[in-house]
Amino acid sequence: MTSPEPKTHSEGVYASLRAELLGGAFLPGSKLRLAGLGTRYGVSLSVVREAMTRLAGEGLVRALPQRGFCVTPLSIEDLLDLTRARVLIETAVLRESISQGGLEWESAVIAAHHTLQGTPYTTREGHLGGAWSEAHHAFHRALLTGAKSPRLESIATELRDCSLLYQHWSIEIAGDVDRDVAAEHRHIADLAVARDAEGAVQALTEHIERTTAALLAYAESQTGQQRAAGIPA
Amino acid sequence: MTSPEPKTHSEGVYASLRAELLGGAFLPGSKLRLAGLGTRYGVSLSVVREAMTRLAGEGLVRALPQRGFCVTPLSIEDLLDLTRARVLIETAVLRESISQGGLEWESAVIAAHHTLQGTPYTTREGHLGGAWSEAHHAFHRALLTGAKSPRLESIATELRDCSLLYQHWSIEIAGDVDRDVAAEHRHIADLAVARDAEGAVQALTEHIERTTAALLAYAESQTGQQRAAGIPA
DNA sequence: TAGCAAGAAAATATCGATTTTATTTCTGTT
DNA sequence: AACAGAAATAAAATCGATATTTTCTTGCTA
Repeated sequence: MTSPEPKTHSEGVYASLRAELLGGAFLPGSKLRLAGLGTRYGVSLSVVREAMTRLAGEGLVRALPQRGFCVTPLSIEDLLDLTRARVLIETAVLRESISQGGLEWESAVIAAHHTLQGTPYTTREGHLGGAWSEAHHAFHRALLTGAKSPRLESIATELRDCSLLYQHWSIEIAGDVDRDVAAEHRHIADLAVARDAEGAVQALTEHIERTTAALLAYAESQTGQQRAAGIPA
Repeated sequence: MTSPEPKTHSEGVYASLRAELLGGAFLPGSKLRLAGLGTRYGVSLSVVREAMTRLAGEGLVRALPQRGFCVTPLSIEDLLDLTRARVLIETAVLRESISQGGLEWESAVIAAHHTLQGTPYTTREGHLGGAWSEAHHAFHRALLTGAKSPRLESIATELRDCSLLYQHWSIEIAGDVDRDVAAEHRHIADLAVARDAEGAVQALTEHIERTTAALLAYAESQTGQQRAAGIPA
């Protein structure tokens, strides 16, 4: 369900690029050539440039003065910082949600969880399904809507999107297998709806940190084989 | 102390526009004409447009598809949300800072506070001094550096910058007078360095909320006279 | 062969102009 | 006089081209 027709060309290219980035279509750290993307989307450089500038503001790409743009490079240091920020902020907002969310919030959480539960985790090829990704995103977002704070929600969402850059490679590459992710989600949803703030926060924290741990384990095992595009030291 | 010479034209215009916005040079909600700014800075539209796009990402201006950009309009609703987000995040980061900051952090806080203390609050005309503004910013930033988290710091800073849009009008117009702001800062600094997390968080919370309260009181007194441009008369 | 320098090629940043969209002004009608 | 619609104006979005800067290539020197 994409927006019907983006008012402006720039908006469309921005949305497409964003989806590609979050879908892991580009290697982290790789250079994004404006001219190439321009012809690819059938638009002028200005349009691509504007989209890039927006993406840079969100931290999904990086602007290198006089040298264009590249996909935000991954690093263990940043992964740890990002995880820490996410845990701090998402748990704080979840607490707010649990204490201030009403019946509509409970319903939204249960609905989002049900949708997530019914969406296949991976496609037959073992790749991350786009539908699941969307449902996952919606579930985590629903958890935070009880706080009724647009600012906090969007900050949390932005951080989550950044970590999606990592998670994609984690799941595709590290094969983060021995986890029952569905159970984790159910646990979080149950505790949240039951208004068990401490329990829910604990569960969410573990949920977030588990993915980080899996990726770290993978990075550890790869020491020495790192390339510029990947998990550089 | 501005950066010597921005590599790119865009960077320079961005920085200038940003400073003007935070200095309250434009009325909130007012339209920003690209052509006008272009000739004003002696650059092409593309350059202004890129700067605007960046500022929109930070929330200082708003992009209206097919209608250009305007200074982010002020609203009581958003002020309350912003304040809430700031309190939640800044206090959480301050806690981290206090628990993890080392001696360098303590020193930085003390130094920043000393600088702030020695900088005049307002100019002779009663306007907010640019130097004080800078020192104030540096002080609050120093408080958070102990957490050693670039992401959290930049999120907190971004939120503070947004609220600067409000604070400017609060101080200039509402004449937020019967406060001993210097004492508030000293109190926060003392408690932070003394590692009294709860006390420091409490003091910081009151510090943030006091400005909001002053602006709200002003807005209240103006009920009925608000126009589309925002709170200011 | 390694290192460096000059030139060639490619890519970016910026510009000026065109196209498209929004806004205002002007008309004719009720 | 108030309103709806149409032309005129103004503004934004996009384009294609130019000027700079970076990057790559090549050839020379030690």
